[in-house]
Amino acid sequence: MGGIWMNSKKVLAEHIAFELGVSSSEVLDLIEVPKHDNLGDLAFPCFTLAQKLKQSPEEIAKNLTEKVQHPLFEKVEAKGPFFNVFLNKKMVSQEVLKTVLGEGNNYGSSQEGIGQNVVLDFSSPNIAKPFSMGHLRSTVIGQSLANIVEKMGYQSVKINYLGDHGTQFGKLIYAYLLWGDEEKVKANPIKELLHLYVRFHEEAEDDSSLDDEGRAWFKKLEDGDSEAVKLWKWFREESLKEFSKIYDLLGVEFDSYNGEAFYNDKMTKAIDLLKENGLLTTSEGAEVVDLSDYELPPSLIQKQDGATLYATRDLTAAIHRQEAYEFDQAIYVVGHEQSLHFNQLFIVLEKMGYQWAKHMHHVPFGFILKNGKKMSTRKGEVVLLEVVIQEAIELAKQNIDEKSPYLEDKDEVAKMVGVGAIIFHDLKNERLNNIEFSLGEMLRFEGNTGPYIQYTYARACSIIRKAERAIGSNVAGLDDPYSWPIVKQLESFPNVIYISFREYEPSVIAKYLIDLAQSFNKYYGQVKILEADEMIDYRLALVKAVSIVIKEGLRLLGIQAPEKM
RNA sequence: GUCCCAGUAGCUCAGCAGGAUAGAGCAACAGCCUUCUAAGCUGUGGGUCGCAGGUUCGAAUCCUGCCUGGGACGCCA
Repeated sequence: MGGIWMNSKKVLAEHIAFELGVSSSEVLDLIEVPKHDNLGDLAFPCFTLAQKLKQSPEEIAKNLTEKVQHPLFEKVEAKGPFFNVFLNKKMVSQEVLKTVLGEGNNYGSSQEGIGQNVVLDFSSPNIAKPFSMGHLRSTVIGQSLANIVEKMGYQSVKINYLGDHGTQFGKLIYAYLLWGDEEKVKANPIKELLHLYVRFHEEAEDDSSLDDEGRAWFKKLEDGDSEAVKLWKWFREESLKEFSKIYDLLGVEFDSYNGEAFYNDKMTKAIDLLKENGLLTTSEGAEVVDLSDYELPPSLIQKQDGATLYATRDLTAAIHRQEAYEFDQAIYVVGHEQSLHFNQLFIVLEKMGYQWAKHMHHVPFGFILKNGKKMSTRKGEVVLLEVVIQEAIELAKQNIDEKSPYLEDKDEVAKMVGVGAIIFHDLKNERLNNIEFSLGEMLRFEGNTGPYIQYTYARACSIIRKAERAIGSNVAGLDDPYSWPIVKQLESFPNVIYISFREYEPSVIAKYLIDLAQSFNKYYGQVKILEADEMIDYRLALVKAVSIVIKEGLRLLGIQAPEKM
């Protein structure tokens, strides 16, 4: 990672090191960014070297101000024990703006992952159930991580590991046979199937024979009973149709829809491998992999009755994916309640001798709560995502009608803004935080929201349109106090992307965009950008650079940026 | 009982491989649209950073204990 900033840091470190007679790498590690803008751009705290040099930190800082000089440094000053440096705004901003405008959309891209594959397992809704808010989280986080990973040069493989297998399908099939109506299901598949599912659980509370029948139908399904399979296929197909509506709205596409059922006939191979490695032991009638040497509970592979479990399935899937994609990294975007499961899974794979298991990561996220508690599908306490999205789009439309009645493509823009609000709301906070479900919060368009960022972008685009001149051919530096924070933020974009990649944390980018938009809106409010003076080209270069970075940042989050709104 | 995660402004959250005056947004109040999109900007009020110890020149940030909330802990996924 180069850039003028790093360069300035190095120059500063070398100067300080020379004056103090210590190594420059030692100094470089200590240089930091001051907490407040009025304290400068780079700071060197003198505490640590005080003992070594037998001088007080204050003295060291003061001495440095007399000695350190360089064209890159506009001003240096001692503030107590800190040696603070103000960078040459013109030089730095010119360099940064040239870089951003020169690289365009590629600004912040990296070659780090070139030639390597990353498999991302995300979204993974359950067939015949509504697309829940929890699945929304997995979907938008996964999609964003895929974008980020690609920005880092990797090839992404997006897998939707559909929940299309399990006892619940036996129950659902039986419920359908008892009370189902083909026409109703065709007209409104998810809603109707959920209705059957909820009814089944209600009635099963009084009549336990229903559970037995459900299990029996699941067994039939596994054994390939034609009626069971036919119904299962139908449910799956109708569900996928419904899901694809949501994926279209969110702009998400997958490379594979291989769900749990896909691995049904592949599990014996995995079990045989476990046996060959001598990893399976019998415990209370079940086959398990003992993990006590890792201080973890055993991983259950086969039930007493010989049936397989999700660990078996995930194991099989991991091996299959490694064979199919030869991934260099695998990411599972799954709720944090499954942390133990993934810990176990990765360790079992390692015990099987797979070195690649070290490059598998569970990326957990918090719940979406209702009244402080997890929402339950069984009780029918679901908020339908599609309804929420439609509502957001509708609200965006109202805003447009009110604020820009002459806008072309109103519906298209309303969609971008409504969907943007929903996605941004989900991505702006740390993944692991639980979120209390609040429609009001999701539909907010002011303050720290997606539409606020989009609005900032639209403002920038509007200025660029009105300028009616080529931008980028004439770029010198800016040195006013309002553009400076923007320049510094633009400079940090590549590093922000890198951190979000390292932490698998899209919120890092979301927060960055809020900060950038805030600085830009302050600038916009204070500086007349289109004033026809000798600096206009430089200001326009700044506006253009901001628009490039906001658009690209939003793209990494999976959000579109309208040029007018 | 064991393990994991969280506790910062009235609310939602930043800040946490230690650093200088703990920051945004929402809500409240007061301003700013004959000039680049007011989905914006400016200002005011609002804090024992869960509690108690410890490490350090320095702790919201690291360590220990406790309290509170959430989650996981073998035949669900």
